[in-house]
Amino acid sequence: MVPAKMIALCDQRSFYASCEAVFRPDIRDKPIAVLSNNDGVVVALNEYAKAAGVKKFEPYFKQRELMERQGVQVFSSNYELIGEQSRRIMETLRALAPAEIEVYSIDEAFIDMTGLSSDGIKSLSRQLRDAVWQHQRIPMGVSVAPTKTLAKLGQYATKKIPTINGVCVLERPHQWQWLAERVAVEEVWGVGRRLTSKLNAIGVRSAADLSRLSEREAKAMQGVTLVRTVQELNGVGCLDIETAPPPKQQIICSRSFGQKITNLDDLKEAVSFFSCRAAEKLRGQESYAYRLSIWVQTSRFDSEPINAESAIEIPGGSDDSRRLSQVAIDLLQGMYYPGARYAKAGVTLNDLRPHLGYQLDWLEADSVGGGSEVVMGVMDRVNKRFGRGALTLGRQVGRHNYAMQRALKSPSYLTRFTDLPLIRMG
DNA sequence: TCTGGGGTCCTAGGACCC
DNA sequence: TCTGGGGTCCTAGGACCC
Repeated sequence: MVPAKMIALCDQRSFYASCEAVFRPDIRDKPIAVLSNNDGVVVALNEYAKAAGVKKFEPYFKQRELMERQGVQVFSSNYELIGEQSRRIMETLRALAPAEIEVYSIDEAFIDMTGLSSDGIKSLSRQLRDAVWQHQRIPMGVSVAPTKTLAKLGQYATKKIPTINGVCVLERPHQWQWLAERVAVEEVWGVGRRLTSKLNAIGVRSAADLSRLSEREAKAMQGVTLVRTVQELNGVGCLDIETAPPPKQQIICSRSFGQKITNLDDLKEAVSFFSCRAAEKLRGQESYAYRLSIWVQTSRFDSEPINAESAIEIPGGSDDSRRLSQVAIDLLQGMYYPGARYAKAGVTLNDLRPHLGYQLDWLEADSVGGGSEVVMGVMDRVNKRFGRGALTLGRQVGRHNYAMQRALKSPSYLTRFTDLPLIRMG
């Protein structure tokens, strides 16, 4: 008997690294590592690179020598490439899925398989895996279980047990319990480093141990989130498929700079860019922000790091890039220390309220309205059609000293005519 | 003069994810 | 030269008020 609910998780293997191998068949059997923004830390590794001893989330400069010695192929983050690969993979999944899918992250999607027979689930899972390989040449694991957390657990099996060929279906309690006994608690979705050490201290070492934790203990240790995790490990669903993700309660845009910034103009340019990106996301979910905060910081490894933050109300709310950018720049004026070497800045939008049912503030002439919707609508459409950044505020035109370093970026094979891969015949 | 419970709002920091 | 990601949510605890 198949459980009442069955949720599939499709997870692209070593996604960033796999993407780099698609157009480079010559490196498919070599170690590959992909770096974060500004080539700061390693964020993705294929199996060969893991075997060579490269560590995820460790700084690149500390591992560079090891990587060179081991012949690791290193790449900067290529968002143009992986973003397009991701979009195409999700299209492939959508075409085969029985219902609308939940795109959970750039390389993961949940698919509701409720109602299918046991054989139906298995054959669809294999079909999804094969289609993504055939269309996009990205290896993918598919795990299916009654809850999202168990589906996540199933991914562990698709990675570690070669004989199941990347497909794991957990239908019965004894199946997920067998797996849970063999998976360390830190592998469980929602259990991070801090929680792991707390759990280990009371003798909880495996996912199965965690599933036996009482509600009271779970609540005391990590609040409602851990209670949910424990229930989900026992096959009781607490997290539904979200085909239309709920609007965000907070929107952040921040970046580390490609080089240290020491003058106010460059900082303004960066902060203006961050506010506009945040405003774009805000319009994407059809909300207004009633509060904006910005922060600027020097390197946290400095002997006396600076970390300044400041927030302000937006009377009447706004989703207008021009207004939010101006507010952010005004805030920045009072926070800037001449002589500091700024390494990073960010903008956060808070107190977000949906367009529908908002309270119009008739005392605030420049809040919502006044042609703002029209201008922002044009801006968004132009940028959608011609690419992000095609139409920006004058404020953002400058030296771009904050732009990130991507010294080892591969070509944008899928999104630029000049970068199309060439195949030489004969 | 000092003490108390209980509610709301806000924020900094913790913790997690990819 | 000198390097160190980005984004979201939750909650404990403080401030304030009745």
